[in-house]
Amino acid sequence: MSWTDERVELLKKMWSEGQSASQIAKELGGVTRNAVIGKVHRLGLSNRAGGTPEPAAKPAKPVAAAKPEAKKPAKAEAKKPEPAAEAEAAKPAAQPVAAAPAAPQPLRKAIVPAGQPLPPQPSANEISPEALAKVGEVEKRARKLSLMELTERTCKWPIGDPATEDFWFCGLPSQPGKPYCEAHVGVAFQPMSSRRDRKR
DNA sequence: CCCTGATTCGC
DNA sequence: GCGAATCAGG
Repeated sequence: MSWTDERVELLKKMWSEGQSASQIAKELGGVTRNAVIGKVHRLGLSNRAGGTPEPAAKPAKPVAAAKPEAKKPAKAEAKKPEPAAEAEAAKPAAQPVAAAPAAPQPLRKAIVPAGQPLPPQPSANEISPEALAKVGEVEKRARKLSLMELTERTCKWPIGDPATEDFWFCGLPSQPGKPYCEAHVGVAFQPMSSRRDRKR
């Protein structure tokens, strides 16, 4: 298989959509995820469009061992002087997100109000606001899969009201062994704290 | 173990 | 340019 214009375009599209390289490879067919990743790099779009800002630094791999042949020109990687005006402002999230917590897992009903920065109050521990924010974020880009479209590796977090048409599953890539994506795992599996008694 | 992207380097 | 092998991490 060669990188035809169409295939490259699909690659670009899926990549910018946040699809993983393996998913893209699977979709394209005839290529491995390595091929996809390689192509992505060659195309120069290693960074996905305004999606997942990865503040983590990547010093490449300074493997300082068993490398006698240093034929690496040590080319200085000049970072583009990006104006860096990323619209990563504050996240309103003040929307009635209350609909989200239709958790399949033992989840509390109350959500942490968006007023308290979570003070040292051990008792009222719900879900970390960060996790909630992440969920709210991720649900926007959820793949909205139907029940039958779910696979072993797609997030099975339900979104919306099952009694209405506004119901779908997250569908984002789930972590191996887990039923949900990263974001939803965070809210699904609580630190089991205030779960102590059921009373009655 | 499953996965992710990143990099290298022979082709 | 291509991508398998490898690396580095979750």
